[in-house]
Amino acid sequence: MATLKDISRKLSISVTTVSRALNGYSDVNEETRKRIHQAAVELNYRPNQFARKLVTGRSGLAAMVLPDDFGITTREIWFEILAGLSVEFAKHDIDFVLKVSPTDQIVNTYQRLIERNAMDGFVVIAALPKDERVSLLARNDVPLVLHGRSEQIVECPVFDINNYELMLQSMQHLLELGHRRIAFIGGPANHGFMIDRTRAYRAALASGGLPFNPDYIACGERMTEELGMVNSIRMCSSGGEEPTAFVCGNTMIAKGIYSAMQILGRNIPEDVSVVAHDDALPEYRAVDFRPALTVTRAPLRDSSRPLVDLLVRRIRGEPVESLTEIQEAEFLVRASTSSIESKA
Amino acid sequence: MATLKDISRKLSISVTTVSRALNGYSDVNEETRKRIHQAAVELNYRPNQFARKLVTGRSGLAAMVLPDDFGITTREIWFEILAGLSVEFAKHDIDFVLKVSPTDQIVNTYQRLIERNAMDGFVVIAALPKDERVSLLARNDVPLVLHGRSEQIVECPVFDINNYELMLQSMQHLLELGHRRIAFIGGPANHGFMIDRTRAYRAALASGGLPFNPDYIACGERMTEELGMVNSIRMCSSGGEEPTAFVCGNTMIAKGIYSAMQILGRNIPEDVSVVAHDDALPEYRAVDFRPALTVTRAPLRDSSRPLVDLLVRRIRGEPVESLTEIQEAEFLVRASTSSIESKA
DNA sequence: TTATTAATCCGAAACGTTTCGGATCGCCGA
DNA sequence: TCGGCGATCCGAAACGTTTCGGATTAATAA
Repeated sequence: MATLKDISRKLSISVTTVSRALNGYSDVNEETRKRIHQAAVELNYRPNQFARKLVTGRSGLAAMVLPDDFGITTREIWFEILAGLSVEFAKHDIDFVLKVSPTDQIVNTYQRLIERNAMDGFVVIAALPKDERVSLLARNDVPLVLHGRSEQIVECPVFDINNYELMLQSMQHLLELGHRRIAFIGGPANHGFMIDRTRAYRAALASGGLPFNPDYIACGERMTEELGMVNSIRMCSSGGEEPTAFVCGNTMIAKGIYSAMQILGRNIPEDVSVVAHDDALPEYRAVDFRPALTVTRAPLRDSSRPLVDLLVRRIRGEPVESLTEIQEAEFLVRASTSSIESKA
Repeated sequence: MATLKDISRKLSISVTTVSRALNGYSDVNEETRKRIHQAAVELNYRPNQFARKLVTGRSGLAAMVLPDDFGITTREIWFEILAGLSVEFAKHDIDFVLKVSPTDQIVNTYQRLIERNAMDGFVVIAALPKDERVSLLARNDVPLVLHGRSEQIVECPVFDINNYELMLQSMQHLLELGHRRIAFIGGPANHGFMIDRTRAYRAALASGGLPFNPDYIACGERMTEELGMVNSIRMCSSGGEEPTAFVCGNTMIAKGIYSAMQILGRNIPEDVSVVAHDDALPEYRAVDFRPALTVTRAPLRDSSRPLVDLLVRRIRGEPVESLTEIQEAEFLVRASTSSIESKA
């Protein structure tokens, strides 16, 4: 592997000048710059990243650690996130390293990575209220960006969608349509986004003068079709007061509800209205639902850019206070919701 | 960040000895080693990877570049591969970096990565007969491991499953059961594994004294349920001689055929037999098919270890000739295949 | 007593960059 | 003639390790 010194020797020019020529400094003659470039090509010169990193300080590496059982979500979704991050990091000349770890070893994995001290920063997805990963990184003063707000008082950049607001929107929509028995089928109860959505759900009920009925809310570790199917069937066959509308944590849950309603012989939206939050995965396109699904929409892909930007700015040393970004969801009314009157 | 020099100063011990103590060399007194370790802890010392890498040469980084449209396969499968690789590389203390690139920019992305010279090696999946990525890497003398044999005469380690043999097994099984009109619904025609399987398909037909009927073979860029469904329906409603058995490139295709047969009112295995190759993705478990699916089986997860091992050995400088590994598939007869007699 | 050896330790070079602080030289205006 | 300036170039230090080739000391063997 050719080095600066090789070029320097070959041309009888100092290493300094070679370096400066190759890095485009202005204090080198155009003629010599040409010769240097030519020699660089001839010798197949490639700068040694590590020598460079040694003097400039940063590694140009950022990482994400994820559980080998996929945690709260599916392979597709993880892949969507990974792909987005990789692309965005590349724009900043940062290599994105992926660590997959047994779920019960996650914290150890972080620990080792921190010790090895080779990453400029981390992105942490799906914050828990008290997140051990976050406190570990923060304690060691390693830059991280958090997807999802955490209750911890921790100094780190945060990106999130406005979970409270989007739930409020869905609820207000349903309330305005006259629904009074609205169920919520969400995700894992301990996660930040579920806490926010549940708060908004209850606040909306209260503002509509409606009681909170614990039978109308369902949580589950995995936000899958099955979750939607099982719980909506349960709620609709309890014999008592059945919900006239469902709010779903994502479109897969909604898909499960669609299947359930078909089995039960209920029509959407005549008998039940369905609203969901839409992460905009190509596999579950809300517009392709029959009837097309009313959603709050915040594409997962759109979160990569802000996440990476925030982390990069943190790494560059910007004050953390300025590094919070909350994205609003779109609200798209389609055919899966209708006025309660149409039922009467 | 504390350095060796800091510890050295604090203890009035040379940098050399500090380094050797921390790295477990035997020529340092137990007592001083203790003091050094203690000081290291107190100062929160972490070795600088880049300084280390600078002198030892290698980066401890390996990469994979994949197309943002997922190429021949799905998000789940890519994730499965990624996760496996990440875990296996970690065992060798190598960080796995993921690059996602627009499909038409793949070669450029490789080019840039090679120039940057920061990766110890690459893993290249789904080899084409003439693969530009492979020749580019090989030309630049960058270690790579190939998944799937390539027709190129290129000096690089290769891991593959024995595609020829597994197709032969499926075919022999069907021939022994008396099938004479056997269709093959596979994947992208230009890929190495399809070429091998097609060769075996034709060889098996020939050995059974059967003609090759081009109507009985279907290729497709994406090996999805849809591919299986569309093609099996087409083949079974051409009016002429319908196939009595299908060999599928993977279990998703088989799933599509199952649906198609249901639609057409055909029974498996009474009317048609189905065999597939099974990559053993948790989402499409062949044992859960009704009837359970007869397969050749070679779990995708099992390919990570050999791939990584081969690459690591290549990086270490082992001669390439010794670095080829061909894995045989299991053959599991289940309920989706039966003798042609039972039909008569 | 002297040579040998084992146990410890260390100086200095090397890895390949970047960068600070000049040095050199020709030319121009005064 | 001279100070100054712009255009070019360069020496040397620094980044934080690892490692080669000894040096020192005390104990042991001859």
